[in-house]
Amino acid sequence: MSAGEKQFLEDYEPEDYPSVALTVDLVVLAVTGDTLYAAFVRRGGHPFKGALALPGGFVGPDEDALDAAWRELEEETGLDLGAHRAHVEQLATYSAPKRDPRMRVVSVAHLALLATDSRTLPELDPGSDATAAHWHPVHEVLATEALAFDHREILTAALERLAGKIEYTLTAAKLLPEEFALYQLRHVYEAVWNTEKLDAGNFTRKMTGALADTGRKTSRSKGAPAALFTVRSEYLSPPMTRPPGAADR
Amino acid sequence: MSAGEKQFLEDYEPEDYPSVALTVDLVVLAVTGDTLYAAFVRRGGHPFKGALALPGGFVGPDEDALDAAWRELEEETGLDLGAHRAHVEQLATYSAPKRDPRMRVVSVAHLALLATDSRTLPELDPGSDATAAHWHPVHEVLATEALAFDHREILTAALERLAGKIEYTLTAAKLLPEEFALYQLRHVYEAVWNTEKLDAGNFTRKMTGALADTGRKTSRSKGAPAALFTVRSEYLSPPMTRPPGAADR
DNA sequence: AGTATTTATTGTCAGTATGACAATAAATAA
DNA sequence: TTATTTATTGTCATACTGACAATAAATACT
Repeated sequence: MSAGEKQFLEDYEPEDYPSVALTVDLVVLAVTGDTLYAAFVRRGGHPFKGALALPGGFVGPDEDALDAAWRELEEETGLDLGAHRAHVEQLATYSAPKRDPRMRVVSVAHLALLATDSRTLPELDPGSDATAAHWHPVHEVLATEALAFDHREILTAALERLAGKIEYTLTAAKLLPEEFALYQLRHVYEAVWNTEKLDAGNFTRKMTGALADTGRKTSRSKGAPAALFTVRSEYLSPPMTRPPGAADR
Repeated sequence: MSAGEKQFLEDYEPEDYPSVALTVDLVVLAVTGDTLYAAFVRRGGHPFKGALALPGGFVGPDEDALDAAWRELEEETGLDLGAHRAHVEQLATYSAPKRDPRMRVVSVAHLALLATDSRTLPELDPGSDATAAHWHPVHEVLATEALAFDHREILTAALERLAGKIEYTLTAAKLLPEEFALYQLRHVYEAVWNTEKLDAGNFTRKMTGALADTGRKTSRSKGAPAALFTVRSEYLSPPMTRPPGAADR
């Protein structure tokens, strides 16, 4: 560090600039069958007492937003994110001055996708405090519930992002086990798009190019067995995703 | 407001939570001919003295990030953004704890597209202070210059976002006048993608569906005159964009 | 056991989009 | 007048799409 640079740092007065509290909000999604669920917290205190809210929390002094999102995800869900494969990405930042009536809070919203066997939802930490998160069907919540703060806006933005992204990437596979059958992947699409049944034949044709057949088969209760596939690595949307632990500390 | 809610607000202690300074950084783009330019500020002080940096500034207490981005764009460029059509959208938020060595600064990066006649760049405010912004060819800068802070990361993210977005929207038209010829639009694509000449015939065929022929023609110095088109409103990427002034105050 | 049922996968086919390239048309420059 | 530049339209083989039928492989029911 040069002398001039050192001088500069000493002259710098952080108090001169407006400061805000920085938080992360999480849209945590998982699929069972063909319904899409999100994790919500029922607010116990004001403001928006009794309303559903997205889980979230403050960003620590030595974290960036993505680290904080991973940490909050672990805390709120009580999951071992090494075992439960997860995908976390930044969505957008919400900074309206009055979005939280108590103080200036800027929130970096994140999208988190949890892998399931498509039959049971990941268990959310039961031993947590009153602000424990619970699964709710997303499209039902959007149709019936009032959400706290600007969380409806965040949630719809998250759904649009995901709906768009699965059109040109295999991000949908992040909601399934490592190996999965085509009908499972198809159900994920139907869940996210909240749509009618997609044509199974055409779906198969379009997907198989990006998938690798493992040779193994599923045995469903009825019908022919389905082949188990894996996503060919070159088709996973971001070539590399930062692992949960790896911070910059 | 209920009694309980009022009690809560009084008990709330903003000082209990870590606070950060919030800024916006702008990737301001414009096209002439078939080269893409961005506005940069040459840093006069430490850190990163002498390096190119993106224009930006602090978010005021009564602004959200998008308002601040519009304001900074007006200040740094000295442009009347009513006349010069402009498009501003949020890109992503950069929050690494040490991204600014002086203090904790979290920056919401924005992408700004300025309309040109595709021959001359918008003039950047000459009567401004030492931190006046200047146009530099983007791909050249990326190949040769070192950028301050994490601004290289921001810039490449901005370019990727734009390159992807013009594949499925007519956002490229935001870099051109209200009425434009197909060769102008084609040059914008070539500039953004930094690529060889695109086939004019195929380009015409693909675009005309989303464009409206005004009936008027351009007169270039050589060659046949080109028809002037307008973007059909239903194809402009976001159905509504927030106008510069409209804040929530 | 044998038949119906469910489901995965492959096949068919018409409509449409794509990229490469040629042909035509309309202007200016020499 | 002719050459040149550029916009636009045409051609064509290939590929993808969506709708729908046909086949194959398993289980459920009687």
